[in-house]
Amino acid sequence: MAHRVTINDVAARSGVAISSVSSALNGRPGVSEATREKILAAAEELGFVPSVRGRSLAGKKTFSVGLVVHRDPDVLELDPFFGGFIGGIESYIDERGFALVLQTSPGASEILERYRRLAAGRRVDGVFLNELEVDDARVPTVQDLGLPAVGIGADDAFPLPSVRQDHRPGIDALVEHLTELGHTHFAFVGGPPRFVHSRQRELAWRESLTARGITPGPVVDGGFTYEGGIAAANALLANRTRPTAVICANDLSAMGFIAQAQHHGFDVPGDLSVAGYDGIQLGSYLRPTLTTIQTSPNQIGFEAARLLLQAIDGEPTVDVNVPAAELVIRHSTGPVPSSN
Amino acid sequence: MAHRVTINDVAARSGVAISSVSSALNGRPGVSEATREKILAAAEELGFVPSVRGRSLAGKKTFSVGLVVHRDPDVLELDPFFGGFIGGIESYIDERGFALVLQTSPGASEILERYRRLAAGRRVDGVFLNELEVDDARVPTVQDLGLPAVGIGADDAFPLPSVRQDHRPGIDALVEHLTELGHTHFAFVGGPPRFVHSRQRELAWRESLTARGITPGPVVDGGFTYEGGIAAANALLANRTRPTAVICANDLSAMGFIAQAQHHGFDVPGDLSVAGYDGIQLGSYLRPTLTTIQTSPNQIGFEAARLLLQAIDGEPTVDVNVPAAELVIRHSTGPVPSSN
DNA sequence: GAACCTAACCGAAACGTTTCGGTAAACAAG
DNA sequence: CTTGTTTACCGAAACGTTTCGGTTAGGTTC
Repeated sequence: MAHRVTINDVAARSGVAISSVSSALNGRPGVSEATREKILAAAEELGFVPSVRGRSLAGKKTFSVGLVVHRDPDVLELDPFFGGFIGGIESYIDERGFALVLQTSPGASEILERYRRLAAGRRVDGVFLNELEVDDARVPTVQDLGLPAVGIGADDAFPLPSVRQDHRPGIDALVEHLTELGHTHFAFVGGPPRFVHSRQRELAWRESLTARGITPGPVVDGGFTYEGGIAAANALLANRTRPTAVICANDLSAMGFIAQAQHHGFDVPGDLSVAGYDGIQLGSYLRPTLTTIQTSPNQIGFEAARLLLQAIDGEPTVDVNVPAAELVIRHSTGPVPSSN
Repeated sequence: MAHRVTINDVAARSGVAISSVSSALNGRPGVSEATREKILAAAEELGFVPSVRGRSLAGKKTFSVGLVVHRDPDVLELDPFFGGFIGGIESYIDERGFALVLQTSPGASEILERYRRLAAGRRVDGVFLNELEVDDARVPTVQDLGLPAVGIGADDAFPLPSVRQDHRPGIDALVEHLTELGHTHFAFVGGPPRFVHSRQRELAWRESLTARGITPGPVVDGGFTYEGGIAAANALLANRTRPTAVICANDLSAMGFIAQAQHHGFDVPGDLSVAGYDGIQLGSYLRPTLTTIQTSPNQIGFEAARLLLQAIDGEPTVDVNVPAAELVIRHSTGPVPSSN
């Protein structure tokens, strides 16, 4: 295997000191235009690529950022968020020479330990905090460690830089859509209440209804899963005074809900309108196709990466709001059934 | 921010040289049991965590491995393979202090460049080569670079260490299942032929049929996508001599196929049996639930990681075959329709 | 008790960068 | 011509480990 070309080789080749090579390559002042070009030429000829190892030791940076995804059984398989999110992160950090270090955590209990380990060995320069929980334990942890971090979808009082996508306009538009179709009996299939975004979505639903003078109906936890959607359908459709419009906190639970509703003999949207949240591609493949609220994981990832790199560089950051999630009307919602 | 505790602090605290600390912590000989314990205690008290930066420079290793996933629009979102695969990788490398560096590549053309970059800065110690293509350009690339690599699902003649999961038993069982149901007209919805696994699955289908004296029917490219499955259904069901049993190279195209078949008024499995390949969780949520062949991405990831770390350590490797993918009979396959 | 061996431990170099203080040269100001 | 200032460049330290040759102390052997 060919000897790796180092900064010394470039220095020797261009007849200058390595410090000058470093300055030239990093666009720092203190080197004349003539020698800069000479150095760049030498580096080019030798095919010099700076060693991430060397520069991370010297520069106190690892040039990588971390993301911990808690993998219950198959989050990565079924959670559509991560794909786009990771893609968005990549598209920003790549050009800046950063890499994404991904860790999976088997259970909620290990997740803190994962962050600790990433931070302790200074394996990453910063981390993303996704799926924030209420009073999330990761926040004090990264603060203690002095590890730059960016929160995703945080509440207003969040103490770290964060990226948000407003859910209220989408949910409000959805509620408006449904009320225009005549619906007055609304239910909500939420996510686990420990998650901030579970609460946010439910709150938006509640506020949107009360603002229209409609009393919010029952709320059940669908756990963001298909099975949770099934259970929610069982719970909500047993009563005689069942809702005619059901809004689910994510698409997956909406899918389970619809399937189970159909299993019980209900027609969607004939007897019952159901909507999801996320906008996963699969929603357009279902029968009926899924009315949902389209989020922008890609954009969120991009902005989060931008913020995180700013924070790492010690620059001040200002929280960003990506354009609000938008309502996508498809065929799982329709007119309220005539009360017969 | 508290001063980072280094190996020097541990050495000072336990009154020995840093070299002894290094030896003690890495379980190397040359240090008595007594001092080893003293050192371990000191390290524990100080909360010492070796800096990945330092050790990677000195040890000529970065303690990370790379995976490039080509992200067309939303591979990560819809391709169920990666979730389990990444999980499997993690569960092995984590304990060994390795991390996974994930890169996404917008298009097929950039993917080589991505591997080059990972290798050039020696950002990773080795890479996984997934979704192998026929005459894959990555193979000579990593060989030139001297970068350890492990192939996933390679053909027999593959020149690098590799992990395989035999598809033949599953496909053969599926064909047997269908022939027992009376089917004799088989079609295949394949993947892009440039992928090794596309060819493998089609070949297995072909061999299984001919072994039973059945002439393989038409083959169309479903591109591993939902839309491809739709197109395949349009192509295969237009003819009057349509197949009664369709095997798709993955679940997603099978889903598209079924949806479109239903759209054309066919009952699945009444008029037509359709099976997929992969075993994604979603398959059990469909109506009808999807007969498929269950693969083990998690196990493949685990074994691939094991092999890769062996290769990185310069140990000899022996290719591994994880247990073959297994047939899962659900409700998208049924008796051949009585020829009326 | 001299000669030898071995285990335990130490010191310093090495890895490939960045950074910083310093020096020499060129130039301007007086 | 002296003094001061700037610019270009150099040399060496620093980052936190691993590794390796060397030294010491303790124990064997004869």
